[in-house]
Amino acid sequence: MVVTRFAPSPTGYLHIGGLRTALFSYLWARKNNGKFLLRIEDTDKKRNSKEATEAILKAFEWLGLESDGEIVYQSERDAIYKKYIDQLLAEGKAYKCYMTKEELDALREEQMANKQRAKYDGRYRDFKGTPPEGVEPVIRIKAPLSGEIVVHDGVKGDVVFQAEDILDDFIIARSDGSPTYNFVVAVDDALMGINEVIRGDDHLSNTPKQIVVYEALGFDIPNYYHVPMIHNQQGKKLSKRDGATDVMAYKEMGYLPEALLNFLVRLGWSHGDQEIFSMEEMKELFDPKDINKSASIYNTEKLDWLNAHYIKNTPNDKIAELLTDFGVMLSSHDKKEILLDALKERAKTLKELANMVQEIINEPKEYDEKAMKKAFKGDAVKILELFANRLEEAGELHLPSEYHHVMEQVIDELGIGFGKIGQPLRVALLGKMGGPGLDVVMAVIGKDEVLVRIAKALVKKTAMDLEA
RNA sequence: GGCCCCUUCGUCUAGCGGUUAGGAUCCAUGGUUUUCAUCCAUGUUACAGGAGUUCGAGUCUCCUAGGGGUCACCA
Repeated sequence: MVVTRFAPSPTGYLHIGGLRTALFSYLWARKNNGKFLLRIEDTDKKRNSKEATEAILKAFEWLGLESDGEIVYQSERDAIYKKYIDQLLAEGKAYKCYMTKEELDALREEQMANKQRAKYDGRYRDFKGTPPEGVEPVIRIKAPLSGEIVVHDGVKGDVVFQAEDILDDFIIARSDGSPTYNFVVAVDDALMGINEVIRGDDHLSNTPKQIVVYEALGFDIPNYYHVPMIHNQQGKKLSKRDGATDVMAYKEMGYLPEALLNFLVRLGWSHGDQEIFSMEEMKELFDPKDINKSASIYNTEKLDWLNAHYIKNTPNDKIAELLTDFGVMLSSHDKKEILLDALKERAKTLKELANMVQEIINEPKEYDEKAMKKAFKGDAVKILELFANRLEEAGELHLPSEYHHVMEQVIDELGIGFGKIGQPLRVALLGKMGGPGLDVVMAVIGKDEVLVRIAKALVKKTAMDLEA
């Protein structure tokens, strides 16, 4: 069975890069009817917070990424780590090192001065004497100091490291007894049964260390897939300072989960020329062998396009429900269907859509001057007055087609083109040029409101003429 | 600096030795529309450079350049 995981450290919100690796891991588990586990790496008490953990969980919930089984918290697993550290100590695969931090720093400085690689010198590796007084030791693992370590990576291929270049007896437990990252990751992944590790390629150079731990403990090494970074516009690793990397910020900006997920799945992964993927398709088609090797630059142009696509294809009831987050209450509006059918084709985000709804439902706060001047040339006033009359005579009107009919009536009567009535009417109703079909607008706001808005616009027109 | 990874249109990418180097987005133009948007059509733009291997190289090898990542008692 395929078991994958996402293992964030809760130092802040869930960001785009983390979400993408989480998505990849999730999809791969689902495709194989496996498990997708969540582990919170909260061993650094100074930097972690409960709020951050909750923020990550909330983002997962918004996006519909469900993890399997209990969430594992590293902070609750000290006893487990201690057991394995003691085991390594007992087997002579790890040892206590009494070098102080100061001594270590001094060694490092000396090595740097000699242009050597900073590397622990192994002075306590085979230490048999009496340990110095008053020094709490760290625990170091005996790492191979020569030979090759090969990471078999499903994305990058076999990556060969020379032990002497990159390894030393690295610390697996600090002087206060707490275990370090590369140790706990390996232990937890092994104990949780994770056999497919999909993570950012910034971890590629940690992998040999984790393999050392696996081997010391006799665990099976998982398959690795190191996915390339997402870069910012400057070409550097995307970080929290880059802005708009908080996943939940996309919810507030009016993006749909489907769009964000579709956008992210295509960043660094592809399936031929296909651009649109439903969640079902992603689960069916995702395969880490199709992950590309090179980093991609974060650019949301395509996200807008995808979001517009998904808005168009979301049922109106659902859209109406989502719009409540943006201050628009449409659920009981009797012309909801007509309005949303017309508007959802034109919005890139729910936020934009909400604004468009407001601009129709509420009468214009102001009239665009240029539009007024342009639209009210010639006989516009007379045309509008006639239209208002015909509208009043028309009796009950409901459908856009019925309003359209009245407009046609006026056109025929006066022998004019559609534009002659359309332009001034548009400005009268909406205060500007642009926007959805006027028949739709009128059907949504109703006849009385149409007449009110025409009257107001005519007053405004008169006022403008007086000023001029 | 050591080690590791990467390099196809501005951006996301297809390509897996033989293609007029494809798609998407963006941008531009045209059509549709009373307007704007949608939609449709058309167009501009790419194999980092250099050597090899081969009848033939974006695809394989090497070198160079550029970019990135990583080197903690952080994760």
